[in-house]
Amino acid sequence: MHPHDPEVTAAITALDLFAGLPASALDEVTARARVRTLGRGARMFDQGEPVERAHVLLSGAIRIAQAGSDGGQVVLRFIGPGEIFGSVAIFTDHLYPADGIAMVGSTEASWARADWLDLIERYPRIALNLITIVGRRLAELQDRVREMATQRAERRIANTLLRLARQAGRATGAGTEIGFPLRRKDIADISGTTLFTVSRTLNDWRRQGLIADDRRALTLVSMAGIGRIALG
Amino acid sequence: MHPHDPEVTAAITALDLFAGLPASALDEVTARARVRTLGRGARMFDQGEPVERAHVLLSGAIRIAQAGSDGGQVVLRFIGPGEIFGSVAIFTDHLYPADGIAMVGSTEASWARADWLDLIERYPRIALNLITIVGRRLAELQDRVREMATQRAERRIANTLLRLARQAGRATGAGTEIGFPLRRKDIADISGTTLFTVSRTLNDWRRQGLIADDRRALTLVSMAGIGRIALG
DNA sequence: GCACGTATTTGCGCCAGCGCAACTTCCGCG
DNA sequence: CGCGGAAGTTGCGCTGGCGCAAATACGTGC
Repeated sequence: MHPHDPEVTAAITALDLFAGLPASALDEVTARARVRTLGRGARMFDQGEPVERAHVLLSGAIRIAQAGSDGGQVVLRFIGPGEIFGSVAIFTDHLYPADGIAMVGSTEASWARADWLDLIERYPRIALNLITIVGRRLAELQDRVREMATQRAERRIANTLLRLARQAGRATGAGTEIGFPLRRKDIADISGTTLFTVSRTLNDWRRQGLIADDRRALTLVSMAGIGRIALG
Repeated sequence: MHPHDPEVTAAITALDLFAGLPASALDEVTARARVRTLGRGARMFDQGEPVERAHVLLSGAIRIAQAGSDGGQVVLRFIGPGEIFGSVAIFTDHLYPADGIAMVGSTEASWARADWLDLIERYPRIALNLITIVGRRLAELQDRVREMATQRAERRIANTLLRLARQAGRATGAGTEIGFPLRRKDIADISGTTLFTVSRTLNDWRRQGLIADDRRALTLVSMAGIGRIALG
């Protein structure tokens, strides 16, 4: 893919990040983008590496996972199409705070740091959009911190699924399908529990008909039912 | 206190948020600020209330605490002098995500939403500073999420104290004193454990000479010792 | 179609740390 | 200086869910 493909141009133009920009600015943004496609399992960037580019996902899915100096690792977020990722550290300590790994074949657009700062300076609207996006993620993380401090594993898993459905849900005949290729381990790492507990919990829910799980996609059959568990 | 007090002007001028602004802009910022002082226990704002102003703390200490629809509550952050608070939601859902409560007598400056947006538009540097500040808090929350998912209570408490020391530490003869009037419950609510566990843990550490605790302030006698616990 | 590696399921044992209650200490206030 | 209420301490019992291991199911590449 190339920045000037009409598909790519359309995708970049539609991003929340560039909402409210004039067409001329969008042209410029598109012209400076680098577009590349990576296969399943490829690393977009590694934790600790200097941040040289700002990234946006055009298609596919990325797992953002942070490892501690001890072994422990957490999934901070899954990134779906249209979302920005690995770009905030440009303004702080200039190091990626986590690994970014393609969960399926994925296409990203990215901008070199200098281009990025230059674009923001000339179109401050981008900065405001960025504050909005980062502010939402901050609020989401605050919710997660509260959940992890006060709720039992089952409720955290329910809240996680609801969040994922909101972020990347697609309505199908059977219910709301989550558009990420999730393993039990992924769900555990983002809900702050173990894959064993996730496995047991999800099996219970499948038996109760709350979810369907054909191993290539997870479908929330009854959002209301899951929501009831999330509330206690 | 009044916006035009030289003390207040100096405090506002020194804020990270307004770093890099020309003197004329700082004058304008100061002129539009509202300054007020609240007593211990007073509420700066309540969770769920619409956000009408952007806030900065000039002196004192604020506890930012979020309550879930169930009973559970967490302290999201303590705010010290010079820090911005309760201002990000202006860009997202316009509702305070948490309560802001004065832990001691405190003075804040604030700006009406319209003034605030107008200032940012005319001085985009403020937006960049804000992204930096919010980005740092995002990284800090990510660390907390990882800790809560992977570490035992003792290590989380150690990490919490180190974070507080970094944020509001003051070197004294006896070590690093944390500049917040912390109760056991506060430490528990921010480390995601109970006040009982905090009490036991802190007593152990006091016996080992790692901390000193005269009930009006907590002093880390040996940051290195606490750091060793934080690392496992 | 087969074989191997990866993901998932399920059983069992165990303990960190939470919940609660009773008691003590301390601080602020009059 | 004394009183009342808030904060802190400590003991005890209990359990959610983590750790590990073994068996099984899946799916991917050859």
